[in-house]
Amino acid sequence: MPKRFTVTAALPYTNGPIHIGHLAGVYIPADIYSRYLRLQNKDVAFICGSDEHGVAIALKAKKEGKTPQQIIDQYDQLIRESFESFGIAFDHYSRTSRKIHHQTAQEFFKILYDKGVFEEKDSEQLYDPEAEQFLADRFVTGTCPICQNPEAYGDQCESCGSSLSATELIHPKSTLSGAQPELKKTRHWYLPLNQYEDFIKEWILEGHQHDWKPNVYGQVKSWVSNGLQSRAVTRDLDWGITVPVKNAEGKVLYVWFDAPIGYISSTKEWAEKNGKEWESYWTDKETQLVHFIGKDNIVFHCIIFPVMLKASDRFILPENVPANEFLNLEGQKISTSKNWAVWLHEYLKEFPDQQDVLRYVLTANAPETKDNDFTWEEFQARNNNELVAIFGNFINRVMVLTHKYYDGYVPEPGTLEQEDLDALETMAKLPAKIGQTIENYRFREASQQLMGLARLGNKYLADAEPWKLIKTDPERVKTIMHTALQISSALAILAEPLLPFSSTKLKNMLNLDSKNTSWAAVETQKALLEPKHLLGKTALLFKQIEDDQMDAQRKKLTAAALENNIEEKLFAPVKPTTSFKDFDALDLRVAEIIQAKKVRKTKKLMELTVLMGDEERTVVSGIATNFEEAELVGKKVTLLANLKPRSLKGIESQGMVLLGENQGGHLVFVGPEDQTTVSGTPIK
RNA sequence: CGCGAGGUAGAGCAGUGGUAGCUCGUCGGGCUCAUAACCCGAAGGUCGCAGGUUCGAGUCCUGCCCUCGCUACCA
Repeated sequence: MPKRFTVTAALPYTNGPIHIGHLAGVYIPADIYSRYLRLQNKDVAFICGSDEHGVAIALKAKKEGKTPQQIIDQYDQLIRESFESFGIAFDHYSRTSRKIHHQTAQEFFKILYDKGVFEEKDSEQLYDPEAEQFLADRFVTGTCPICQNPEAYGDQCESCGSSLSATELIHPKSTLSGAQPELKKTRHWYLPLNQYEDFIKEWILEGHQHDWKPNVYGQVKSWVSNGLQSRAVTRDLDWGITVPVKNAEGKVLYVWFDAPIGYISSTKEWAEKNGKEWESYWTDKETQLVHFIGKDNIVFHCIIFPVMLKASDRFILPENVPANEFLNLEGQKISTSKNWAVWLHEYLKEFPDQQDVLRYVLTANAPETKDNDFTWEEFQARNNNELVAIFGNFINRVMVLTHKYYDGYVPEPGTLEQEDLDALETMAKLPAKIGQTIENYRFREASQQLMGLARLGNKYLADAEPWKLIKTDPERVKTIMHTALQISSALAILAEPLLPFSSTKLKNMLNLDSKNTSWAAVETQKALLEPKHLLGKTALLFKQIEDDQMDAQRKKLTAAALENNIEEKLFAPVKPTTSFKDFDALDLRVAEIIQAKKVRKTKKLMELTVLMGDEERTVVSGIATNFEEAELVGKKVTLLANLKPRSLKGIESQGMVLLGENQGGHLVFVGPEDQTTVSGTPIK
């Protein structure tokens, strides 16, 4: 076992609140892991903080007419408070906007800079002459060169799905000022990942083939086999950490360069406050570093950050990066922008004192091996059928019986029979089993093992039937209740990492001596509760969740998403005046769809065969997410007939079907009102 | 033929060559200490599809299909 542990959880980005996806993917598993280690009396630093730089925050601030500082202050506070009341027990939660982080990140950059690690390269990038700044690809919109969508982004066209480069756009426009961007030379520092391919291969592909999760390992393998590229670690932006070298005015560290360093600066801050030495947590070989992240972060935590650490020649590398997959919500992807999410701060208000329910549901259904779905139906079922019916009910039975028979005092046991011994033995083996599971990052399984103990308790009571024996053999009942109380105590202790609030509640109910609450106590102590020990008052550990609560949640979800949709999109402004000649150049015709087939291996493309007069044409159109094959056949549509043919996915598209797009992103055909219009009819 | 992960009972998952398992749900029975909770039993799967290797395949190989990610918001 390593001497100490540095556990990090992905730094939340302060442009929105925390939702259940973040919790299930990162914060709950990280918290379980750290709590478990602390119960083992390990030296643990559980580190996190707000990630507050980057383009997205700058953009959001501009949109809302605020300063970036206002945005990050607002969300940092919200996130900080909701983590706190949800019981994510960070040892330290910092912010990347703090001085200590700016210093640490700059030092880090300097170390690599002085070692000559970086490549310096000039490149031409789009520049907004009005806003006087360089534009990230996302800040540029224009007409897609492939599908002619006038609102394609600089990095991707959402209409046809093609990935683009901002310089390819026709009529590019800066989203900051509306000005037409120009190309301008700029100099940046690049991290030459390609020089570290062998390092990554040896370290991960050979060294961690069996102990890292397949999804993480596979992802890394995929990146490496595609060949690693140099990556710019600086940006032209006015929001971030200034690049600490000469000739770098107006440049900041790329947010992905500075963010992981936030783990280090947060550790420093924590160490300073607690009179500790931070270095050992990041440089000592006997420290085990573990990063908890979501799958989108794999490349940064398995390749880029490790390369930075390695290049510094100073820091240790992560022992494991147990990244989770994604959680969906009621069958759809969680989306901040579409407001399709369960927000933590709202949950905490609407389900007061029920943090553990969400913790349990998100753990039991965690996306450990593949994407999973969160539904309110399951939330309710797991609460009512598992937490209430199995765990809570067992405790309640034991408490009620003990108070009834012995006025709340733990009875003196007689001779233990085989069934008692069996139950106690199973119980004593559980800490090691759960521990093993947690150490292997299998939190889902750990939650089931814990529930297994409560299940065992119920069965033990059902088999022993103390409520019957109390009339015939009261001495035997004492032994039974004593045993059941030991199981209850074990539950209180072992529940701590997974259900910390309930664990505390239960310990208080049992009046459990804090000296007896370590992980090891369950395996070694004969009696966690001694005879004549007085229990506290009985209270319900969990409560039933009713149907109407769930209905309300579901309604809220759809309502919020709908409202968001209406507010979100405004129609694009009218384009510049054109001439009749230009319009006349377009040959629009009525055409009839006679066949429709989804293009294989694409999301949006549909291969249409249309009839224009007696001419048959093939048209590839990005409408597959909106329409089924069957409903298209027989439809009369408007076809732009003289558009230059273009090959999409190997199919030549001979024209373009005209569609209107409404606010919700739904497509509607623009065709002749009279569906009997003869196909081939020209439109003027 | 871009790469990676996943596709096992109604739902969520385990199972890397030797008679298909766990939890929840469903159905039937029992019990009454307990938040109509608990306990027992049963039904329910041609392990995405098609081939192949093997005495034997969910498990190995080949091809294909579906979902998700790698690609905005985002874990």
